[in-house]
Amino acid sequence: MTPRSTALGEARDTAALLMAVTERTRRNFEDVAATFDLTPQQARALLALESAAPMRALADHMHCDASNITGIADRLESRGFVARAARDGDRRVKMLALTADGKKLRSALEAAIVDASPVMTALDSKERATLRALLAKAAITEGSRT
Amino acid sequence: MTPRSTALGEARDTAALLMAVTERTRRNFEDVAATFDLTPQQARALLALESAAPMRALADHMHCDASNITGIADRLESRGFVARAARDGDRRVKMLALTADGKKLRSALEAAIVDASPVMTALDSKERATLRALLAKAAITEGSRT
DNA sequence: GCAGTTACTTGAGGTTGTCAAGCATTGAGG
DNA sequence: CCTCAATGCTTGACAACCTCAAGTAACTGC
Repeated sequence: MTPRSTALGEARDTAALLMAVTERTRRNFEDVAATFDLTPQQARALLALESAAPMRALADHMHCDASNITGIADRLESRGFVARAARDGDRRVKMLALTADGKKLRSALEAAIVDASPVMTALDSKERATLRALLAKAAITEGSRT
Repeated sequence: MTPRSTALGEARDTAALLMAVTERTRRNFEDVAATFDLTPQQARALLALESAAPMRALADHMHCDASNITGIADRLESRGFVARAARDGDRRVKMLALTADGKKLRSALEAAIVDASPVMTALDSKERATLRALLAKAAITEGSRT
């Protein structure tokens, strides 16, 4: 709203814009998740479970305490989207895997998110390519484990 | 991780990348907020209060129920960062305004967020200008009130 | 002045987040 | 083999947020 010509203002404006788009993307995600009667975290978990994974891995991926995953898995399991299974060789580990219903839900969710993304609706193919290059550069830096 | 050459894959990859950067920005925000002993929502509220505003306006800005703001304001007020004040002409309205401490905190918070932003650290000035143009285009579309 | 709306608060109920403690299992060393 | 530390998951306590419904006070329109 108040762009400046100084270098400091430039940096601030870019950051503000990124925050705005981030907010929008986040809200878009929440809205789509709500459409499927999912909380954001439940949706995140579903998306992460494209292939089965130990609960520990999911906790790492979501950057939260393992005890948190117990509850999220409980709620998804009670609705039949996810199942706990043992893993051969280590009886401590519980693998989380999508059920048939869970897989269907996950695909629909993923598609809906892509469709509703502001970037998809506002930018053309060439612009997206440019954006992709910049985002990749910003995304790679340091924080890319998993 | 698995870029494709199809148009559909292209769209999906771009959306995934945007989600990744969004995640990163969000995490960055949470981490910085935690540095100041603030929850993400408390930090958001502080940033929104650059100038005093009625609680209702804050609720609209944060897209949440008004009752939610009561609690957030309570916690910020109990720590001396915010104060409730009456507004002339309408005794229903409570204006939220930053205290001196709150203003100091807000500036420090804002600066820290900009500094730590992945976009600031990974992209140079020219790249940021390109990014800004693309983000602006994505941000403007339809959802720009407030 | 009366009815309806608006601003804020309060309380109930659910999800998420942390931390500390507990249980079972695994793995490494003596 | 046995002990002991580390690991994976669960549970319980507690705080923050979130929504909805209900309540109070104050404004607005008629």
